Amino acid sequence: MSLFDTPKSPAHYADVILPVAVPKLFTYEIPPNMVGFLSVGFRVIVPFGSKITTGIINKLHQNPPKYNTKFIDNILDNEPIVSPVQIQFMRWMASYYLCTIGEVLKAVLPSGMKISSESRVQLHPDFDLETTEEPLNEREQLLLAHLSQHPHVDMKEVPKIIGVKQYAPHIKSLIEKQAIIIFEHVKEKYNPKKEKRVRLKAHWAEETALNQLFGLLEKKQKGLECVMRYLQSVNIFDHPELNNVGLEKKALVAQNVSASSIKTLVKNQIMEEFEVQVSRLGRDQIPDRSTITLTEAQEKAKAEIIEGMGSGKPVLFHGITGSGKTEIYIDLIQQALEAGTQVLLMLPEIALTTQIVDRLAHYFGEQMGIYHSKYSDQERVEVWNGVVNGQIQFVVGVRSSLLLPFDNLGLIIVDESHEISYKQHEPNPRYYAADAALILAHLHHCPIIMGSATPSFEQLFLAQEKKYHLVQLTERFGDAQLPKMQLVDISRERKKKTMVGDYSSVLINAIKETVGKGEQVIIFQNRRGYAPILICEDCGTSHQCPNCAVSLTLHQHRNELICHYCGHQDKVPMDCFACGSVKLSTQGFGTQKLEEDLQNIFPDYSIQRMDLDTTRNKNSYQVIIDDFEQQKIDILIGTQIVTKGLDFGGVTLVGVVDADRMLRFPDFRANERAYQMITQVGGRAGRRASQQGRVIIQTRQTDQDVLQKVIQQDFKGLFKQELAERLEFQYPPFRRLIKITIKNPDEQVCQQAALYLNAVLEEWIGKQRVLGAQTPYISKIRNLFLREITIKIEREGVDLKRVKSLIQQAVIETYAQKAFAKTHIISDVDPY
DNA sequence: GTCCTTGTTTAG
DNA sequence: TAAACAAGGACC
Repeated sequence: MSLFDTPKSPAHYADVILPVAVPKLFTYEIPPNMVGFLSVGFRVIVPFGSKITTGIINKLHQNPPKYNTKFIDNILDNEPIVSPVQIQFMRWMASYYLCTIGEVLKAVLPSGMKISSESRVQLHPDFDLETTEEPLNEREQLLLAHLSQHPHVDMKEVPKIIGVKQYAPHIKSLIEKQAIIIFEHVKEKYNPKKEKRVRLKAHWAEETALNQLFGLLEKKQKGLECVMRYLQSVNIFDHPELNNVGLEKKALVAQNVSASSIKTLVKNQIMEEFEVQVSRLGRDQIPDRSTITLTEAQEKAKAEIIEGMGSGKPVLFHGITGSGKTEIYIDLIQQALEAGTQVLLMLPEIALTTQIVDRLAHYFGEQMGIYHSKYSDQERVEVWNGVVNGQIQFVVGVRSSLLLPFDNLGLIIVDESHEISYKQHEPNPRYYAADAALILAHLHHCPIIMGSATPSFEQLFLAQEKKYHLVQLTERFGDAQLPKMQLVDISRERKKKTMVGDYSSVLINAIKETVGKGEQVIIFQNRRGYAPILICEDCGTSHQCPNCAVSLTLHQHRNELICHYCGHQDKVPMDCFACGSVKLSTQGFGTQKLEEDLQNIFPDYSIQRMDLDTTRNKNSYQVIIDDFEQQKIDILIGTQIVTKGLDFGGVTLVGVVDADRMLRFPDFRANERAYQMITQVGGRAGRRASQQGRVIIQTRQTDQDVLQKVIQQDFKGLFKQELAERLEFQYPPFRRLIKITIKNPDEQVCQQAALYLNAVLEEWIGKQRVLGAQTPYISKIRNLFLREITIKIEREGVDLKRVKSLIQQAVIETYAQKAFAKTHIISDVDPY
């Protein structure tokens, strides 16, 4: 070895990211047998406190830290499962959204990949309850008695067994008496799915041997039958190699072959059983890519998008409802895949229906992975692994799909990019996936397309500022026209007494007409349940949630009052709890009441409701969609869930029952939201060429400015006007917002903590940027009182990182006050 | 965040 | 006197 040839000594220490809310990394020593094998992105098991957890290697080095290190326990994979860019991305997310990288990792890893341990207790092998001379108290005896019946118990069960919460002293005492021992039980979470298959033993699997076999089985009817059935499915005469693949045991059993006859053949060495690992993602259809043809307008939009992608700027693709954005996406995705790069297509939660997924699967087959909240954890792990090993090149997914281990993205598409479901509200990291996707694209040096029929005003502003490359597609697919929108004055109808329940005569007549023609109707009301308030007519008391500062919503068919914030349920009372009066009446209305009323008006029509309550389990959503698609349902009543991306040819009428409610919402984005919602749900009407759709919007204020602009489809006008207001009141896009929420079970303490933090913030980052200690619209949730501080930061000329770090320090400063130590303080960057 | 230790209050 | 409650730190 020459002097210049400094040997690169393999690292002996590793900085590990652990999925905990601690703002630092943890250094572990690498045991000699693992030295040289690890690299950044590997998943390892490490001891942490008294437990073990899963971590990701962030860095390898040679610097022994000041403290004593523990050793890495185990390496979980043969290759890194987190990509280097992904770690960069996680770091960005932690710093931008004011949380720890550990919290980001928690969100990143599907829980099936986070192996951890739980403590368990078992009897000490040398301990004998009968002969022990140790004095034992009652609690200790209880636990030992239990343990003599069970080999071990979870530490979590101990309090229940001995009847006190403070179990620690007893455990400690029992350990000292050498009566029990504690061990860590590792929970393996991911189990590959196995399939039982059968095949012929190798030496039988060719023609002459088989003929011999038939002879042998001549008198064994069952066995012969079984082999024949097998050969019917597996043609080994023409393709001998097929015997290796064998046949699913279930398939054979399904053909009236009994499990016992298979067993006999196995015993006699004629057949054999074996197991293979199979994918849970199972879609084995062969992709068919021959059928997309773009219209002229679509081709033009596509060309402009490609031009925009080349400019290095994000592309904002504004394509009106029904313009066929998906076809263009498919085309672009195909190109990126052919170039050998990965592609991510993000969709909001509720748009990820099989309608769109099936269509995509049709084009992309097995190289496509789906990442969705209704997917089980096991399935998520398989998608993750698919991305790591390259089987999955294209992911369609919700918000969290941008946390998958991509290392070579060539295109990101965020569809319906205005959607607020891209924002994670709880827990940390409280990220906005549409924005975060921009950073991800930047890190991968890849183009990104933000698609929407109703872009957010922030996005439009950025396009106007030339920060985005704007592409517009203003023509509906085929000859379909945009629906005709119409306002109906319900105060006038109320005066004239032509309302039926909450429906105007105009809407009722339109429904009758539409269904009469065999066409379909969607009714939109953005509130579920029956009625939001149950009120006493005599004393005016309404039924409030005991844990939250909200009225309980009446759910009629379950005969319950439910809190939509904490889930609290009460039986519907017969009389007022305050004055005893039996005159209780409802105020306001939700989807349930609308459904009931409409069914009374039209007893012969088939009416279905679609909201959170009717779509809770995995398939119910799909069942409703299918029924509606097949026109088994005339009228679909729903919340937000019906506004997104559904494509039904038969719908020609959409009714918005209460437009005013959307505009009353206490949020600076209320107008924008109302516009988006009405346009989106309206966009469900008339998507086929034959018939122009119709949208009826019920309101008390027909001259209301936003509604006027909505029916005139004057997006630009609304945008301009709204922008002026945002500028005046210092809201996005002119300012960045950070919302800080203070929570405490004691209202006084909460208020004081908020005032304290507010004062610190005012001093540190400037009074004019801090809008302090307000009581939010809903002032208590789950027995925690709430206060909010809003911080407004200029877009330009401010060191954002510095401001954020000051905010973090101010929070720490507040925690340091003894009185506020138990207060929760949550920072939400770019709140929605 | 969670675990665990230590100190203090509370109930019987 | 045991148990519940509260507070503080470390976690590598």
